[in-house]
Amino acid sequence: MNRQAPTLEDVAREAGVSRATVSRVINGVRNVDPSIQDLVRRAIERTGYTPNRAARSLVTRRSGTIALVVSGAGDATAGGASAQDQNAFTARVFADPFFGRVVSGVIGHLRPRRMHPVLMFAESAEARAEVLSYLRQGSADGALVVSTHPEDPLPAQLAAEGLPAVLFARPARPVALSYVDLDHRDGGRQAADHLLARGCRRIVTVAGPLDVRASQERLDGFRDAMARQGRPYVPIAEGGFTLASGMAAMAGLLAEHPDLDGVFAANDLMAQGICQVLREHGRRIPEDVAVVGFDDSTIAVTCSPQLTTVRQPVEDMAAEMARLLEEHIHGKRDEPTSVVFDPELIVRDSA
Amino acid sequence: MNRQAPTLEDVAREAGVSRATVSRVINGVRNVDPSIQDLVRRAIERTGYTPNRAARSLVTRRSGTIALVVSGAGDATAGGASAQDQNAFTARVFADPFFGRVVSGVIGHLRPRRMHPVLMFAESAEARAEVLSYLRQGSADGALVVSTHPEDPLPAQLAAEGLPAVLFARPARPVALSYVDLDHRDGGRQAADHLLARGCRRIVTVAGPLDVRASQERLDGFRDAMARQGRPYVPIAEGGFTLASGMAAMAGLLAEHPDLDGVFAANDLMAQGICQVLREHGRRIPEDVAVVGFDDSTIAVTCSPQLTTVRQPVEDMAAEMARLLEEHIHGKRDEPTSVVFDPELIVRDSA
DNA sequence: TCGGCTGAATAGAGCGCTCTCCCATGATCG
DNA sequence: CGATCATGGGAGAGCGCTCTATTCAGCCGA
Repeated sequence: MNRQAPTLEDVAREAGVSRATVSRVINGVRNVDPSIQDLVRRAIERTGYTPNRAARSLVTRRSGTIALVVSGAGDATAGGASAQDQNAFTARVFADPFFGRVVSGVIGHLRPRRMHPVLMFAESAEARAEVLSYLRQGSADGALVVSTHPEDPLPAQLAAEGLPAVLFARPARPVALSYVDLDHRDGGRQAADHLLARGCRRIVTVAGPLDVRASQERLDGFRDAMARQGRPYVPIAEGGFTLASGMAAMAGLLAEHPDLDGVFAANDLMAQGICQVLREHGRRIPEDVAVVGFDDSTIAVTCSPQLTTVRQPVEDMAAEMARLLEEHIHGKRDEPTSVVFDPELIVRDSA
Repeated sequence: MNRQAPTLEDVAREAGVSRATVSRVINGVRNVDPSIQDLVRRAIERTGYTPNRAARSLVTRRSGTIALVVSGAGDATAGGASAQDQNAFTARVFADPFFGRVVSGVIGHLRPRRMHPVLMFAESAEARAEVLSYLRQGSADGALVVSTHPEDPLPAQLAAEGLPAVLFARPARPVALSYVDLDHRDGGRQAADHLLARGCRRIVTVAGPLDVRASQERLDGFRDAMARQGRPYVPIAEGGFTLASGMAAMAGLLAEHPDLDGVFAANDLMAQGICQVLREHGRRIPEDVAVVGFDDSTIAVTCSPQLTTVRQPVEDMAAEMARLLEEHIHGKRDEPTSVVFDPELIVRDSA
């Protein structure tokens, strides 16, 4: 921006009308004579005018920006997060295709509205304070929060300050914020039913971190369904939703139960690791061992064999988050609400 | 924000000083009597004041936001990008750990400066126009651009409008913008030297898309080094930087050259695919075949065996981009410049 | 013919900040 | 001891926009 950018005033002068009229044409409010509209539009064209967002925000009290926050539970300790902590956190977040799908869904909803997401990582107390301050300043109109830890204090802080926010997944302890979620129990059930229907008899499961509610519910749903079909006991290993943890868990299960013929993994990333370990041990998939994943992330199809998995419609869920947030921001919705999506079993090659 | 947020005026009244003085304390400009500083700070505390970003931007002409743009070459055709296109593009971007590292490096630099990145995908002409308009509006002070395609018109458009921007990697055709890059040729050279020093004699390479300059240069450097050591001919297969393309390329090479004993892959993702294929064909790594990757992304260590790879210091490069952009924005630097980083061979288990 | 009405355009008051002047005070020095 | 000067604080003019209140035509009916 070398030369001064043209302002409303400039356009008004060029068109021979008042500032207010130009503003009305731009925002399409009230009646403006069509011939004058044309005049104004041509003047805008000629001057190359673009409205100044800051000036507009100042009066409308709306920024057209929302914060997309990935938060952890991070140190209450002072001293600030090191760059390494931040790098590690970021790497972990991006390692799972899940986050990319969230971004995609959010952008899909925001884009037609010409809104944009600001990416924020809130892995430390300091970073969390920055998120809060950012919203208070009015730099963003609200927050979409993906918590990676049940003890994450951010949701409660947002609620306490009355800042518009929507969560991905029901928080561990009740908070007066809207959220979208998945019926994880039903997903677990579907996985169990599929493995049993396939004829698997010695089924094991690699669960997610059990302090994460979603993991626990996937497991509960899975076990309930198994029990209902007369299989009260299922060997279980706890993983950390990472590839490496999936491999380790599988190696352990395989050592104790060499005759297993079916595995339910709490996410696709672990399922991928599981497949690798199984193959290293000479098991064919799905002939010797059937594997069902969870998420239907991109790796489900890039993985070999392609994963049979319980689909979590993350993009749709993320878009719904954005939609709810918009309602809260515009005051169309006061009370927190929740939207729960249904999982769907996608049958491919691994089971 | 139920109740009206307190303004500078409120704080000033509370502290019994003028608005200007409060502003001075907050921004730390000029000398303010320490006792008055204290007075003001306490008043800020009491009122819970947070400066309004829009109002500040309006006068400083700075938003404290920068656009982090991932752009493609996308359709010049009208009709708008479909949600599916956007989803696919986003998925592709997130599939490679590379992008996460860029984000991490950028945030690492911005965070201490209390600046924040707005994530934008510019995969279509329409989306590109939105990026331009966003910058013109002053919603962001500048752009960090990661182009995924040599024909991407965005850099030239940014340069033409005089909008501050810094690119990741030298653009295919000259553009008056600063960029950071890697000495890809030297990276290729290091890979060749390492494989030869290991004693490999039948070496092949899986290159990246050859219309991408970085791929071409990695390949050139690799071939030059091989030639210099008396090996003018190296079988080559072209991949697309994806896991699947790496697997396909390797399968092809293996069919034609079953006795190969060394592979240089143009990135780690393909190297991972290559390792999978090699193992499926009963080759031990590194005993039978040595594999060298490129990037040193997170998969280099999560992969099994851990990858020997040419490290590209993406986080540092991204931070440098942010630094350069800052200089351009603050007018500390007028002429475009370039910063080229040196790759480094990281020896692990695969070669 | 004229008051009352309606629809279209304008005037101008802010939104909450920053920053340039300007002034008061007290220290400094010839 | 009065002129000079640094020092710290205040007044107030905008930044570019939106939006309310207002004016001004033009038209209708009585």
